[in-house]
Amino acid sequence: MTVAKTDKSKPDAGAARVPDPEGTRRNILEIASKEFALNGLSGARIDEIAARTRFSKRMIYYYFGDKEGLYLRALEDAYRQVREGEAHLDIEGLSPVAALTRLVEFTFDHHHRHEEFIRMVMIENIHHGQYLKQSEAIRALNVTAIDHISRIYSRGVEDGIFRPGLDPVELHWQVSALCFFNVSNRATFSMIFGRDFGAPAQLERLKQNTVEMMLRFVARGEAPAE
Amino acid sequence: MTVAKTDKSKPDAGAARVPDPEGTRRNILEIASKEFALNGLSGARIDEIAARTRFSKRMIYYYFGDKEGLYLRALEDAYRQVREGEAHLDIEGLSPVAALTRLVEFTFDHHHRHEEFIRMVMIENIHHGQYLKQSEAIRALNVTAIDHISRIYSRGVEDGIFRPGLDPVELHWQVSALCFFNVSNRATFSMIFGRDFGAPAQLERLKQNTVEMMLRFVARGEAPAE
DNA sequence: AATGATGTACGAACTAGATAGTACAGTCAA
DNA sequence: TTGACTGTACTATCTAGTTCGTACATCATT
Repeated sequence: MTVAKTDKSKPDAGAARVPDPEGTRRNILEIASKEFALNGLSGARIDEIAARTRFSKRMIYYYFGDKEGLYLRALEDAYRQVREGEAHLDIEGLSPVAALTRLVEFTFDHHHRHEEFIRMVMIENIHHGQYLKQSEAIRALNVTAIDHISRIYSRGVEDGIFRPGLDPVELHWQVSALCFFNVSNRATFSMIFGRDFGAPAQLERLKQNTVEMMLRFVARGEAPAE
Repeated sequence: MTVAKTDKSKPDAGAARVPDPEGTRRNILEIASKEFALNGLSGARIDEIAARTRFSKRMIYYYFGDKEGLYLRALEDAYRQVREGEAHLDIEGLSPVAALTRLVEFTFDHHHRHEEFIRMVMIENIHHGQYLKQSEAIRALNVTAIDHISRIYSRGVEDGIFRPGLDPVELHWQVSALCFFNVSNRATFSMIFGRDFGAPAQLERLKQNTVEMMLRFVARGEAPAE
């Protein structure tokens, strides 16, 4: 009694006649990414993903092998998208302080705009990074991630404005922590403190705090002591 | 034909004869907490939990209703344990700087020691905090979480050592972010940068960085500008 | 003390439905 | 005709939750 079937006498409302493997893959991957980001690896349902695509479940297995293969591709895609976005950051010609400020603000906003990516990373960490470990592609993508902050910091030290002896990877770690947490733990944090940490004014404060934390951390001079 | 019955002539290898509801609950909850922390809500298997307890699956449903009920209790238990641990922090009599230092170091170590808790919070955030929302118990537990940092900061401002105008909840947010991220994202971060962020020496550096970030952030004076 | 009734604590086996994955029969362009 | 691509209709298995039942303690009644 299959009522709502796609009518095969028609060319399926448009361009289904021309084989378009790449488009098929992309469509599946897009839907799958949302499902995985929302429900996790074990929580996502292949049938649900298939239902939301323009294709049948069969296609998922044809192109991605199995559920874990699909997840891995979704994870890779998330990293790739975000890393590509980061390429648009332009800090050449800025002073070290201005550059670091822009880098932190950008990272904060970028993470905020890419909640799906944050959730994928959370999920992957729940799995102890076991899928990331399989992905040569992701590691290759990320080696350049600290280039920006590394260069900014070096220039700041040369200019005598930043203190020497700090580790760019650790600086990146700190920026990441503050920007990531803002998205990843907003739900529980907001509930516990009865305050919406996603409100624009609050976000702006958190962002400025983050900038200031980093600027103060790299600044010359000693931390306060007794 | 029930072969493997508990032999009623013997006291079942110990103390199974005395009914012990509280012990049963505790045993189930302990195992369940580990399973949920390891695999998430949808990833955890009731059968697996049951197999690891000294009891049958029937008991889980007898005491906890359903899978979500069990998860909720595990979540509450995680928060309770961690909050109880925090009560042991003694900072009375210390100067604001020393007190803040100790608070941050303690928080860093405490999070590090309670990975299971961190994972439960990650998982709960994946679920948008929808179970935490149901738990009056957890919210009641957490209202006192910022008392320490709030008092330290006030004293520091009074002493003229910390700058005024900061929000204790935001300070707590920053400490949490840095300490939480260290545990939650260690897997992916370590892989991407090919460096073990769980190594003792590295942890020590991250901890000192975190202390220094907080001390510099609350210190008097301006952040560096152009 | 013996008997029976009741409630708590627990287990074995089962069920209904969900879910990942597949067999097979195509379609369509070159 | 070939081979890449796609849909339909499955299946095997897994999984949350249930049914039915037992063992034992307590308490009231005789």
